[in-house]
Amino acid sequence: MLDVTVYDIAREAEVSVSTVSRVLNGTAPVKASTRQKVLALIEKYQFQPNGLARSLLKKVTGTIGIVIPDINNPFFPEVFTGAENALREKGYTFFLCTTHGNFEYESQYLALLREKQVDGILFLGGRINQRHCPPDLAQELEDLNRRIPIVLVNGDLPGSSFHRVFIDEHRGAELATQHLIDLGHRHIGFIGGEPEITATTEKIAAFEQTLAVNGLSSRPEWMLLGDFSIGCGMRRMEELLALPERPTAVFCVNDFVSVGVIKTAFDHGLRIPADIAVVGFDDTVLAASTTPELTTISQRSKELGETSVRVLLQLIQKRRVRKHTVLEPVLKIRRSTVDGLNAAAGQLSQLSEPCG
Amino acid sequence: MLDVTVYDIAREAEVSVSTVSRVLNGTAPVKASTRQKVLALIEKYQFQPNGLARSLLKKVTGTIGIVIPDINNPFFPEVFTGAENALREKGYTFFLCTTHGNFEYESQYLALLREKQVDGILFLGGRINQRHCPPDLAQELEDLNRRIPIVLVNGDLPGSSFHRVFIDEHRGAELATQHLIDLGHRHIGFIGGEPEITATTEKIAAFEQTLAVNGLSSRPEWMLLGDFSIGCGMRRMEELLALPERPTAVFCVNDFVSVGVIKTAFDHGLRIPADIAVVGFDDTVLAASTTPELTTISQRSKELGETSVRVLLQLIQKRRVRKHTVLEPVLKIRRSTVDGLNAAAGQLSQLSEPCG
DNA sequence: TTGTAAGCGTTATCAT
DNA sequence: ATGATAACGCTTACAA
Repeated sequence: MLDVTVYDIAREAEVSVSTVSRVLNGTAPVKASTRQKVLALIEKYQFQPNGLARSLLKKVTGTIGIVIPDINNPFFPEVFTGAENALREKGYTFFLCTTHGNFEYESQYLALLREKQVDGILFLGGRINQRHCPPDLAQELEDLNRRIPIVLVNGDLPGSSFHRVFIDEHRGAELATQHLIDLGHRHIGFIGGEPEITATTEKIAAFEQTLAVNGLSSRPEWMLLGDFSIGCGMRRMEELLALPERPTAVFCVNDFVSVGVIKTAFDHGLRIPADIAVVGFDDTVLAASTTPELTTISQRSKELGETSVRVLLQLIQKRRVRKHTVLEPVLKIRRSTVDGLNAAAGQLSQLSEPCG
Repeated sequence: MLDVTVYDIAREAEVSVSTVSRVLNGTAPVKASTRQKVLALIEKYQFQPNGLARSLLKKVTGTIGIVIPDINNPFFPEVFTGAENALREKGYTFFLCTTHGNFEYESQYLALLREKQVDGILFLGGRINQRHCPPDLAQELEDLNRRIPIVLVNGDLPGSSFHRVFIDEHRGAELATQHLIDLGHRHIGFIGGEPEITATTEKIAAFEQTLAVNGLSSRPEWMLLGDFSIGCGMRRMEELLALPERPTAVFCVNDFVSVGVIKTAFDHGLRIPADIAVVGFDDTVLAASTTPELTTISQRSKELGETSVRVLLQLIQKRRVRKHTVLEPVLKIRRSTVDGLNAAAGQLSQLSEPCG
């Protein structure tokens, strides 16, 4: 009752297994009457062909691995959503592997994904955002890519030839910085981000370059790195506020850090943006949760996921795809930089849907 | 080079495939010299056994399906994290299926998970939170449970005998309500939640019961349902504030709704908690992101994930497990209900880790 | 239109 | 300690 196979169906229908297989896959004409007989039995036993056996034969599993560093950062679930939306109707299914940026976990999961014979892999974070990725880890991924199609999302590996899909982070940081400058700010700080991660260094480079283009420059004591957490934003903001001279605006490495910055500013009785303006990065749901809402750079996370998985699909089907796909970031202006902005006029349309 | 099998290894090592299998699995003694020879070839070709073939034979895939309604609600990633942490070292891998509460997607994914021969399924949201689940959908899950171990997380199906792991939501809502009453509130509203979802009705029942126990009662015009989004919180709060009489506190169905409520209160120049106190539910990262931080009920999401997956593992190993595992919710008091609370004294220890 | 048999890449059961 | 060989459950030539 529990483990029905094509043989069981075939026997009871008094046909051969090939016939059962044919009605299952519509791969060749079957007499209507026998088809009915088989179909009835499939229904009766709720028969479902074993995907392992099929995949073993066809060398295709309809399965994709997604490797991400942190599922608790809302950015990644959004990317996942985009990926899933793009491939849902094709019947693909996803192994979600979260690595916490731990290289060991990454390697472990990559091996597991290979063993499970995934058709392709989307790789985010971890070693591909490292300023100096250990050569053996880069090599590991290269080797794997010779067997399984891999798309690097928002990352890169030096001297490699992976297919990549990414947001132009440099441009994003430029947009953020220029926005603050356009608002009249001349003294701007930078908060958050691990110094060995390219997501940090890219932004800093663009930040300083944009300042320079506008005849301004950064101040070392206002460059307060750390990590990508709320707690980091809080702590660094405390430090910033303790300085004899303060900037009038800060650009944060991501939305999480921005939340911490806003929180601490509030605790010190500062008004945002009047006393200090704040810009974030990612445009996650957190940006819509703060008071005031956060001006930030959208990474178009869902589109990023969709696009990445489409590229991967092309690769799986051995079609030609361009190596690099770049998405343009978008500046989302909200009330953490522009006072008196009409809430309804903000880019919060997502929040304006009817609710039951 | 790309598709090496045990046969290839065996041939080149001049041994039989069984010997290769033996060194692979350590399932029987092998002469040291031949083991070395085989190992060298495995290394040389970076051979990795095909999991499909192995699973086909062993009838175990080391794979678990997790069905959730919405990965963009931080609660679910937290549950996922707990599940993954508990099973990572055992080499399990997870199919993440997000259904958007769409019953069709649910059925589709359930079929796929069966086809992929997952060892077990964690089911959250959707049909198991329905006040009136369509019988055929309940039946579908029951049927599947006869073939694959399933654990219902934070949900139930009437007249069924699934294994379940859940938070005592009734108790949670009671804690929240009593907290407000203890603070002196006598006029309390309820905001958010779809009326056909048990996550809503359970809370409302506990809310009204707790009011009654304290000699209070709810007011129909202050019971403003809807859905579980920020936008809903915003809109319902607008409506509430437009009433001639307002409550002094509101209990929201979840953190998302709370965020909207706080946002709108702020826009109306109200101070929280002085003018209106707010309590949420879930204790997601959003609760730590609002200003002021949100008093909320912790569902102990990570533990929930861990526990669920442990129960599932017992089921997979055909061990006896108690049918129901209940977790006690925890009230997290923050500044959206208690003014002047020292931030450092709050339950935000998670934010206080050093940051590089 | 249908059946037979080989093969997918393993592991397990026998022998030897 | 090692080797043949039969499964596992399916699809697909090739025959009939």
